[in-house]
Amino acid sequence: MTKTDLTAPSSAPVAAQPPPEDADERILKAAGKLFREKGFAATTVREIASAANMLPGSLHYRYASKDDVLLALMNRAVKRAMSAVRTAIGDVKDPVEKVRLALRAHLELLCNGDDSLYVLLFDWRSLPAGAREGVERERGRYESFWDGMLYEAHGSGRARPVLDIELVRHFGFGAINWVATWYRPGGERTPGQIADTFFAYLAYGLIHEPSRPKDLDTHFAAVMAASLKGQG
Amino acid sequence: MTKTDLTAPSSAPVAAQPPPEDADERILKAAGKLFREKGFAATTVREIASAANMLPGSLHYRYASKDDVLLALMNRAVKRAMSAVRTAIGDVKDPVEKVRLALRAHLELLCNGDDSLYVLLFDWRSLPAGAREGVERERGRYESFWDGMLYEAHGSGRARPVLDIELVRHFGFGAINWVATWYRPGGERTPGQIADTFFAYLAYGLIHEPSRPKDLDTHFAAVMAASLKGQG
DNA sequence: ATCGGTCTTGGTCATGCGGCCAAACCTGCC
DNA sequence: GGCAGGTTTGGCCGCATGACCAAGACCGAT
Repeated sequence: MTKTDLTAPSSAPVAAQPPPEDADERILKAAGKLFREKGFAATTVREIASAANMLPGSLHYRYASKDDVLLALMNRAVKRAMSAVRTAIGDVKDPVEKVRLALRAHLELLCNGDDSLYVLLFDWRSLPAGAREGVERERGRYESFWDGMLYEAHGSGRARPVLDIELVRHFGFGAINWVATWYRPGGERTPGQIADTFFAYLAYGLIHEPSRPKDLDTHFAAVMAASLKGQG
Repeated sequence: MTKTDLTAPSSAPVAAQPPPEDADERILKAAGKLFREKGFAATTVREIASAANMLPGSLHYRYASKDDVLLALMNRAVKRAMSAVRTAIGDVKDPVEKVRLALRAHLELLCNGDDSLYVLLFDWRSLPAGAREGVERERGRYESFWDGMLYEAHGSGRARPVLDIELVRHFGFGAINWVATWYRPGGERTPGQIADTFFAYLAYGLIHEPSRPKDLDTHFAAVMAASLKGQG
């Protein structure tokens, strides 16, 4: 497979003509794809190297261990997610609209972007215990960033008065992140459309207005009271 | 570790006094726990055997391969989920209430029950290609069962007229299943409370009534139209 | 008391893994 | 045009893995 590549650029003799710093990128991209498809533990260093078009030794030169590759990939995922969301909301002021745009950006990155975000979310267990703390901190910052947006939206007065922001974040993240388990590119819905639909579900609910209890604020307060501390 | 077990029952010489059919159960239980904690590929047959209090050879007697253990575990997960939900709804007639109870049952099994459901949901990639079809069929039946409940609830007239049932299921499953990634037993919310809160979010939405657009049915129809076929 | 079949034991085997390295290589700088 | 470093090469090593099995222990039936 490595030697029979007839589509290689003309008479390339042996090695080292692709751009130098691109090698790291190739490794992470290949690793992301493989980790996503088969999981971290089921992927071998040789496979990553081969997919990145290099020999195992070369990979070892950049990353001392397989764990290091995963670590770098996850850190990159947080960085990209954060920056994608920041870019998406731009200078929009409406705090509810910001949440919608952020949701779109997150889902689009997860579905169309590279695989690092998927690996961050779904291969969490593979991270060696020692490295977990660092990634956890970065991931925590991303989640706090979301909490900030949600607090803002909540503070705007347009959300229900009684809400548990952390639970809301978990709820939304779950719905959105789970898309990665069933979404297939080329389906009849784009990630942006899925995100908008989910946002509408989240914002307005699935029960038809005529069929709702009269005082939903009271209803929510009751449910939330049962949900906080104490088993009722 | 195997030989220094001083707490063994008195003078037990070598083998074979635990109940006979319990061995399978011990294997699946141990495997579920380990697969959940470390993932399928990162778990060794020896670890499973040791956790099930037997030697690797004994495990091999019951299951020809590690894949077989995973397969049995996953099939059991679908069976248990289906039966847990069926039991939970009992003979309740209200189709919306049925969904709430089903949600509770699913989440309680995922959080408090054995680990097989978690493995089914999160270690999907580890299933060998050959065995995938069978599990997929069973899992599909569970999902169809949910779709049936959702259709019923939708047909009752209490849900919004324009909804994509499959998308709704994905949405709810995502929110609920994701709980398994952050829930820790002994926290301040029980699975049942989380499920009820999530159901309230889902049913009634997070935006406060006074701040909603006037005609939400039209709003939803527009979002859904954009979400089905065509990129708009 | 003995027997037959079910189940467990404790170890072996080939395979493929992650980690590693010394030598060759290429490229830009003096 | 030669030199110094960063980079790649291709293969090696010790080890843990999944799969497997022959021998024996146990138990209920006779």
